[in-house]
Amino acid sequence: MELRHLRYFVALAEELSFTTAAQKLNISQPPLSQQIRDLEHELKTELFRRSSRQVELTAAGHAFRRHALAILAQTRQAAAQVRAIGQGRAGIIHLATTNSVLLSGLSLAIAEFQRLHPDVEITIDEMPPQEQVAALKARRVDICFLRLAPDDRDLVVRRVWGERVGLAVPAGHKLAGKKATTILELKDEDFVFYRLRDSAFAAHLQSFCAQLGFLPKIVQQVVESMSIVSLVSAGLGIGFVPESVGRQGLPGLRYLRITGPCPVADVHAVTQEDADPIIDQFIAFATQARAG
Amino acid sequence: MELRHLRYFVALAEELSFTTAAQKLNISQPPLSQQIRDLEHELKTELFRRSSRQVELTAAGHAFRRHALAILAQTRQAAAQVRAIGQGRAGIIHLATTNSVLLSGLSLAIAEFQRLHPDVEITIDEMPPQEQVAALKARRVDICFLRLAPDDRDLVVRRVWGERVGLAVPAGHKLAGKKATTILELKDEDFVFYRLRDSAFAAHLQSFCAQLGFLPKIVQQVVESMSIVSLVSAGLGIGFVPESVGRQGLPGLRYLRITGPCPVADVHAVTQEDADPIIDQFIAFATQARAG
DNA sequence: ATCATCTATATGTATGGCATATAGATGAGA
DNA sequence: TCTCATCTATATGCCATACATATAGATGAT
Repeated sequence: MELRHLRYFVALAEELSFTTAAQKLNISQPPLSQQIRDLEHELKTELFRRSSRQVELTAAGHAFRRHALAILAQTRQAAAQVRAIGQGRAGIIHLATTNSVLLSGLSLAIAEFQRLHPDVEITIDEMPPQEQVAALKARRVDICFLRLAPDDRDLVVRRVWGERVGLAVPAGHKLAGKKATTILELKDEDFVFYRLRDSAFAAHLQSFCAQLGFLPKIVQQVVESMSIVSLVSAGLGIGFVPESVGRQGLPGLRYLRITGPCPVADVHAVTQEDADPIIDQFIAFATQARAG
Repeated sequence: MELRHLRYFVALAEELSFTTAAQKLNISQPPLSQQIRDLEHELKTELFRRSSRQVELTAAGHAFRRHALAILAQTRQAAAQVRAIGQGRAGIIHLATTNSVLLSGLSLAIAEFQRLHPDVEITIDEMPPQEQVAALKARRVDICFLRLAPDDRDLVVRRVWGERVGLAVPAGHKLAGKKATTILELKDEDFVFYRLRDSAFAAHLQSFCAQLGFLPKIVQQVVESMSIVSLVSAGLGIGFVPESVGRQGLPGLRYLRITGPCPVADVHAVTQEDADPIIDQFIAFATQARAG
């Protein structure tokens, strides 16, 4: 049995005439008779009572009609859904990211995307950058959003948006009154830092300072950006943070721009090479959403 | 798209290998690749990620797999149900009959048949014989069970079982003490009769008496057998009834067999010529159920 | 580096679905 | 009642396409 048989059967069941049903199907009448005969033969059951004057469904035909309609409807639905997924209009996105990237605009992009594409489900897993890459390679997630991208030939890295790095200082700090500062002014400060063991971004910040001639004095290492601002506001030291994080405005916290040489905190999307269309769709959207 | 594509797709989705899936499908590998390619082309969507080492489902593929399995399952189910209907193992029987035929064994046959064929639904419409035939011709019912069959070339009449006619008399009647009587002894009695206007059976009884040389004196005409026994037990007269009805044993009622010439009350099943298999199935069952 | 193994492509073949032509059946109308 | 119109079934030939065979290309294993 093939879907052709069902299509022909349904047409005939609607028209109750081989001639007109065949016309509707854009075939001639004999092959329609043939196919219906084959179908009945396979089912070992008459589906139509026919004379040269009248065609009508048997009881078995009535039952089969219901099934056939359901099957054809489901095939249409299946095709539509698959096409939607193929075009990135539907699907599931498992994304992994960090708190700080969410804060710096990803949350907004996700919300906007879901409003435009209600058939797309998005799950968010917050996890440290290294775990993100591991989860990506194990295909537990589809996209990572990272500050600094891993160097892996199997993965595709796309810069999604750029962001300046600024400085978080406690309210009582000597720099607290200023609007901006330079990196070199900070060479004797105590720093709350991203944990060097986990974070490529931390290493990036450190090496940036090193290129300018000093090694920041790190008094505390944490994982999350919010932990940095929390500790800074408590007075433990100062900290590099992405602009969007520093602007959050916790009580007891001041944010300073950095003038002159300044590390960047670009956000990158990382995916497998063979990502589904919906994934690329989302990345493209996130990129332009923040730009616009 | 054809069911072939779905079958091939499902096999490949299970095996995740073109080679082994093709073996399972009893085709060679190239046509499998071809058909999958065609399917993907029609859906405008990749369903599998493939290398020469690895085949895996895409997100769209996963979605399509669920649909494909459902569609194929429903196809099997549709075929099974239609075959069941075709073989008379399932379906709906709308039957029309009279109270007296139900009493004379049809109820038992129906109950037994439904126990053997739980997938068969049976509806019973009690109505006068003439209406039965009209309903049958209008296809509102599938079978009529009648005492005396209509003479209609378009209808199929089958004798289902035979039954003697006996005599119902009131308890106080002069015949009440006897076990049996002959027709000719009744020529001066008052009769409660089936309504001649409706009932071919009534006409049959009347003409039977006429052949023996008398016309029964009819004091009352009713439609239902139970009405006859009710009126007889009330003392209005005596009445011809099928044996199964007379044997019911109402208070104030006696049943007498008729010796010598005796009208018969055969029960016939009447159907359209093109009745569904389940109908013939049921008639055959009813015939032999009462015989055995 | 070679081989084994898997999928993709190329090409020929044959099954079967389709069209054309026609027979057979049946109801309508003269 | 006969003829005609109309519908389905059958017969026959053609062609599309699903399949097999052969082979190329790719990739991981030894």
